[in-house]
Amino acid sequence: MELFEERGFEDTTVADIAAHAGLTKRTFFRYFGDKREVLFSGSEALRAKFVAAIAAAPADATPLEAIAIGLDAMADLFASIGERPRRRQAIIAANPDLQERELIKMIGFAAAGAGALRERGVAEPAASLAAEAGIAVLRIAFERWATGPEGQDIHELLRDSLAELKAVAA
Amino acid sequence: MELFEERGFEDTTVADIAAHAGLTKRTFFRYFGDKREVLFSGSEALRAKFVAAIAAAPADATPLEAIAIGLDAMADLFASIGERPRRRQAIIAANPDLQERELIKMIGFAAAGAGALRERGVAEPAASLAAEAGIAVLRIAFERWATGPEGQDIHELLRDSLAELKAVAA
DNA sequence: ACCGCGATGTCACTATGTGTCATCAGCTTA
DNA sequence: TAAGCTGATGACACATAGTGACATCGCGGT
Repeated sequence: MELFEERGFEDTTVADIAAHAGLTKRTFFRYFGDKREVLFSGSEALRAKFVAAIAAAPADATPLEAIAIGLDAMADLFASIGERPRRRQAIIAANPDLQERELIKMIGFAAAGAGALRERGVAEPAASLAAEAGIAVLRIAFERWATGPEGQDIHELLRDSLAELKAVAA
Repeated sequence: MELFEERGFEDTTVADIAAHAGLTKRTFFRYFGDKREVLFSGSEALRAKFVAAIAAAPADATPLEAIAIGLDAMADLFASIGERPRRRQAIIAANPDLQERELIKMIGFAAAGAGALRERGVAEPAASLAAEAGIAVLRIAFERWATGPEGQDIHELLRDSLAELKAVAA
């Protein structure tokens, strides 16, 4: 992240990163499948949190309510790691390749969420739609959080976005 | 598409494609920004259709109704070009890089749709949420259409997906 | 015959990503 | 202690994507 912030993602080569860490290009690629991955290795934990929270939602929660609970759990994780997400987001915002990767991540979340809903007995395509709509809510809330004034409560943004979605779909 | 179907996307080099067309690698990259783009050059027309249909929707249509009208317009274009989309879809399904590109395209559609809604006076974040939810509907309907039995009516799949979204969000 | 211009080719180059083999450090076991 | 094993790393070669710079060609206009 230091190098990316200093020179930008494109102008930082993998060899640079590796050297900075006292390693070799080859070793870098043994840990990260590609250059972008170095910024996304934590997303597995997020997904796990998401899925676990959905699974643990009250039995009488509707699909969208379960997703909302999952989103809140993810937001907790965001908030707990302080400034990192905002720095990371700024780097991603400056590079199309990283934005692509970010989308992949989001869709991965949606797929995982849909799976978790199916575990709860939600049928397709309701499970996928609830999950994808939920991820849309997350994307919009997170974007506002990352680009807006500091100190905003991401849970509140999530609640607002979700309410807006319901209003729009009604 | 011939080469991709024959050997797969990864194992077809740009030089192969160019030679097949009687051209040079360099010339290929003058027409397409990257290798994937050769499968996505038509999406600009789709987006234009989408946006135009939203703009032309009745003035009293709700945001989601306007989006639905736009999706139907896109579906018309799909249906009108016969088997191409299904072949294309099979190629994309076999390659992660192309799936990424497909997601970018979809998000681009969502952004364009949100813009068209704003033109109609819809405020944020309602515009973005309606558009993203609509694109989720499209993704699910299209996936069913592309992988399901031949001859299904994509408009009907779209209607069903949309109804499901409304039910889920209610 | 000449000019200008757009499209293409040629060449050189950088960076990503991968396969293969060598090396090294630490651990186990005789 | 020495030998051997193992996992992590380095060294090297290589294929391919993508780009910049310049040469060339064909063609319509003058």
